[in-house]
Amino acid sequence: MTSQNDDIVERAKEFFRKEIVPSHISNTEKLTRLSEFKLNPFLDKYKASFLTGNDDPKSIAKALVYPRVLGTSINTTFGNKLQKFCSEVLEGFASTTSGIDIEFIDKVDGRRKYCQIKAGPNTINKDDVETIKGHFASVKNLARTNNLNIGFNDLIVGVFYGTPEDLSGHYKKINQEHPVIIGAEFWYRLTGEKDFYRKLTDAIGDVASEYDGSELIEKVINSLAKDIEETIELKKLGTEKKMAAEEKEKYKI
DNA sequence: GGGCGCGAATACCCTCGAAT
DNA sequence: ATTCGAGGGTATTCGCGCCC
Repeated sequence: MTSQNDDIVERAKEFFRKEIVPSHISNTEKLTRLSEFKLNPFLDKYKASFLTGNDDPKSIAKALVYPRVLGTSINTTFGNKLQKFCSEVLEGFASTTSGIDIEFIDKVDGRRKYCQIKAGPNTINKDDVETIKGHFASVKNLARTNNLNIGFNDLIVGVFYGTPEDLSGHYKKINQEHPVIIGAEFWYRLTGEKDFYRKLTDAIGDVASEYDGSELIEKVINSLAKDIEETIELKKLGTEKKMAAEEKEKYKI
């Protein structure tokens, strides 16, 4: 059992290297053109100036790239990959039921759990509550059709990190009908090992030191800055010239 | 038919101001 | 002081038109 859990830790590290980091890198590499961003002309220069003290193209580029690369991009990727993580690293627990990410035998109460996975305690909004409940509802219907006995307490939401106190109100809403199991407790029920959560987060923390993206980010920012500069130039030209120039741009790439 | 490009749809994630 | 919902943003998948 324990060796099986150690195996999970190893495969989690491998998963991080092979899945998460490459996605993150390729999503970062894409950011060399202004067209990759949704701009807010009210704020773009302000952000640049707030960050560096000036609003030159490179500052604007930094103000666009940093929050994307270190915020939304990696967070979304991590969340998306959780699904795959569940079927590859938590091999043997993958669910075939639509809307359910994993199935597992709860090591605490011994019952089979049908579980939707979320990354953290703040990752859903009001609309998501309905979506999640909807998924559970269809599972229940399907179960009835197939004469399976699934109780509300066996349809759960598993949250990878955080503590019960951290859970947002939206999760608490779900918790009124379906258990929301979070962090250490979740991993304990999944693996039967009290300390598994810490072991896993430590392990991933170790992997982190293998990566240094500073060069890549610098490169991306420089080419984005160039694109911003060209865009500013184009703006100065008349509309007709601009159109012609843009046409030319297409082929330059 | 098979591969490519692209937009729509879907699923994810997070923070902040308003309401209480 | 806390709770709650709206707002804001990204990644991946899928289907469709198009070209080879």
